[in-house]
Amino acid sequence: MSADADHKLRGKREETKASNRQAIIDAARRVFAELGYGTTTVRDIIRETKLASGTFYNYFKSKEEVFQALRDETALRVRPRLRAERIRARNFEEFISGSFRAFFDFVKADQVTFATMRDNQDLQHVRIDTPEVLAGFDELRVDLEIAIRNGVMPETDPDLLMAAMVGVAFEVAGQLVKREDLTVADAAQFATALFLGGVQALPRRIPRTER
Amino acid sequence: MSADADHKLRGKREETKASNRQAIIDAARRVFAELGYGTTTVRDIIRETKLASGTFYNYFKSKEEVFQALRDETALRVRPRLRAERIRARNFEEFISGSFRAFFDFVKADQVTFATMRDNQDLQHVRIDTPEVLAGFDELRVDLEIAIRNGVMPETDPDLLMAAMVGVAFEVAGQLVKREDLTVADAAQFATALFLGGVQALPRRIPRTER
DNA sequence: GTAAAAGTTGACGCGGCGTCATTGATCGCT
DNA sequence: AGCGATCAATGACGCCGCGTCAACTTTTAC
Repeated sequence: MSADADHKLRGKREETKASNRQAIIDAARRVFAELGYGTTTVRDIIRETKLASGTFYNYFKSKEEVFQALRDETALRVRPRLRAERIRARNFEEFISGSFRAFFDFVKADQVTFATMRDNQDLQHVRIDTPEVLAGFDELRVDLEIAIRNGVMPETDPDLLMAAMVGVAFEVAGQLVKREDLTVADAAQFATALFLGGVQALPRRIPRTER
Repeated sequence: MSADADHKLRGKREETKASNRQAIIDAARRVFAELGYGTTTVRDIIRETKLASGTFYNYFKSKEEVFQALRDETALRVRPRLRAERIRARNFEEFISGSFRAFFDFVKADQVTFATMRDNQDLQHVRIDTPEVLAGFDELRVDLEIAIRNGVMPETDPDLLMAAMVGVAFEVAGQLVKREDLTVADAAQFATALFLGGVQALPRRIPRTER
């Protein structure tokens, strides 16, 4: 079985290390969802595992760090989808609509996590910049730069474009979670129309339209 | 003098209550800036005032609550400017450009506060929804609804419009703080062009243009 | 098989938290 | 002005979570 394979390949040490780490992360996800981030203590998390309190600190410095790990995990799940969507795109419209669509799909599916985090008033964090999240932003920026270089969009500051797209994506996603009557399709359509129209209106040095 | 007037009007009790509250908030602002939000303790804050530790809890339940108060204070400073800008606007373009411009001006001026908050890695919060901030969003939504009713912008979901505008505003503001080479004017111009162009592209039931 | 290396364990000391009985100040009334 | 009543300020105290570390267990390397 796979566990044996792992055992052979990595040795018992590394194997239990990985599984302990994952156990802590999983416990943290459950406990955060139940107690809320603010009220949760490191002890609450470790109590949900078979490990001792001291062991926690072999893996994470603090509960903040587990939280980061949780988010990095999430980011790592979304990023490939977004990249795939953007690579598949055959024109700029598909690039934009595909991105929004994929992101909103993900948020809607992960709504539970998203919502339990949002619900807690005590907690302070909405959209922190963990390394993985930042890397995701960076990917987007690079892809936008490529699009600009290919002339499919006006030659504008890619950082600003990225920022704007991220801002719209996150805020509209917030609405998606909050409101009952808003579908993923509607949200994606709105964001796409807004952004596409906006980009067209930006001053473009190379006034060339594709399609 | 004004203190005497206050005294006469409100009585000594209420007066010292107000001044104590303010003293705590001011101390908190300084201490957060110096130590960072995460590391700061309630004791650190109260130590910077002439008050005793117990007194803190007569005014705030926790350090989170002081932080909220700080942000509410900030929101209360920005909101009037934004409203004024929007009311003065004689057409939709002015509505949008005035809003972005005023907001970015403010952020740039308050950059120090903004930056010290951002710098702290331990801290978890960027853009929390305190009551005052939410009220500000609400004001924007209402103004957008009015604009729609007046036919100066397409009949679209005002919540989504608000969300998009807020998203762009905050993210671009982030760039403004981060980057040296980006001026308020440039940022405002970018955001305005993008948003205006985007709005034009949205499906409009009443296809009527002003100006 | 054995010794070294790596990892786990939970008891412990430290420090911040929030409370509360006490003290001091202000207010309302005569 | 004087006097009780009301209300806020004070800081010592008990509690609890944090992070550490010496003792112990398991894995690895030879």
